[in-house]
Amino acid sequence: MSTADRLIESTQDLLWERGYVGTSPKAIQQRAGAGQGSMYHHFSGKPDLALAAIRRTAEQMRATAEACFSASGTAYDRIRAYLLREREVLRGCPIGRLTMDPDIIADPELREPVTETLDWLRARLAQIVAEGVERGEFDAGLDPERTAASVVATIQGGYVVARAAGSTAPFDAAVQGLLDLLATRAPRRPAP
Amino acid sequence: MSTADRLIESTQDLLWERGYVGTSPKAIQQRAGAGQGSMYHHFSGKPDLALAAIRRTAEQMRATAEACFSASGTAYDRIRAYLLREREVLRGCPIGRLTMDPDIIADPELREPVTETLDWLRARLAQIVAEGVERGEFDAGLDPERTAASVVATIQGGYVVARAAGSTAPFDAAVQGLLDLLATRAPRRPAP
DNA sequence: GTCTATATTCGGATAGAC
DNA sequence: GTCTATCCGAATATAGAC
Repeated sequence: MSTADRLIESTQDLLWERGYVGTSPKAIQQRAGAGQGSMYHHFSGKPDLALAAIRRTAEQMRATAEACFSASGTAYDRIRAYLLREREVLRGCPIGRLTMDPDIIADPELREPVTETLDWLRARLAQIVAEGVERGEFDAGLDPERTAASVVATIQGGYVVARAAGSTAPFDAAVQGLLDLLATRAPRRPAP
Repeated sequence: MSTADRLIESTQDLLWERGYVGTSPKAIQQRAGAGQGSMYHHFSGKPDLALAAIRRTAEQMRATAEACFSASGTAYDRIRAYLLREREVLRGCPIGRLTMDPDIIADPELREPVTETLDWLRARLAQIVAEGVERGEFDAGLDPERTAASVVATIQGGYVVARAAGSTAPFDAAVQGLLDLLATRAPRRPAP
């Protein structure tokens, strides 16, 4: 792997763990096994490197989610698969956490991939719910946009309560609570 | 207001806005209109002051929530009131955001009020759901713990998606989505 | 109780040699 | 491309005068 790649990967890790404000160029260099000069040769500075790292993380997150969304099964099944997919719950969401970083939110360029990713996620879920309603897999009364927003919020908030508790239990409970509620709105489809 | 109080209040604001890592003693002093010596006279350092601030914020948050919980109405009504209560959505949750602060999570003393507050919130909501089920205000099948976890996660995650979007809309949608789902499980109670 | 001076380390970067 | 030297201001305090 190239030095630039190692720098980006180290930055991804540190942003996930400590956020933007809590991540120093020196820490990045040490984790990547690269010197100062090397870092400033490949990137113009901390914001530039952070941007590359955030973009890469966003891309990976979309790919992981899309794998669940495009699987086979009913709308409910696919949403369920997404909610229950394996996660490193106690590390939190590498994109969602950036939302609490004032320097990220204040900088339009750094913020853009964060906004973009969570917007995409909601829209994609809304699309799946809408499909489900159309096919009779969900009750007609279920609002796609609202439901999608609830799914994303449950995940993001699940990370928060899990980290507060120091345990994945509250995350799992929140997800199960939502699935219980959603299941009620997913009638067994009558055989054709 | 005393100097110590102004220092605590300034710290509350800054922790909310910038987190622990992003908040410097100097910034606190300036906002409070106090000098270095003054701050170090009243508090042993940044962690000590932060602890006082976090405890105060936690106390205020519990009081605000309890006002909704102890109001009159059915269990659904009270949960609804809590979900819809006025919030400064784009500022996020002053307690929940600390969850992403590595230095807070790593320090048991600083972390304790955060854990405590969110644990209390979930337990209190579970109690309300359980009451509702008992009184027939909610379906018998509704799991109190899971449902409570979903409510807290929806709020916490709602803040995340709202900050990402730069708009309160996703927060409101997530809350409405959850309320839609919950309403289905709250049958109109037959007149006695 | 509050102020000013001083100290140490870190954050974030530039310059120039190799 | 990578390394070392150097720079300047901020972060987080301590010491001692008033």
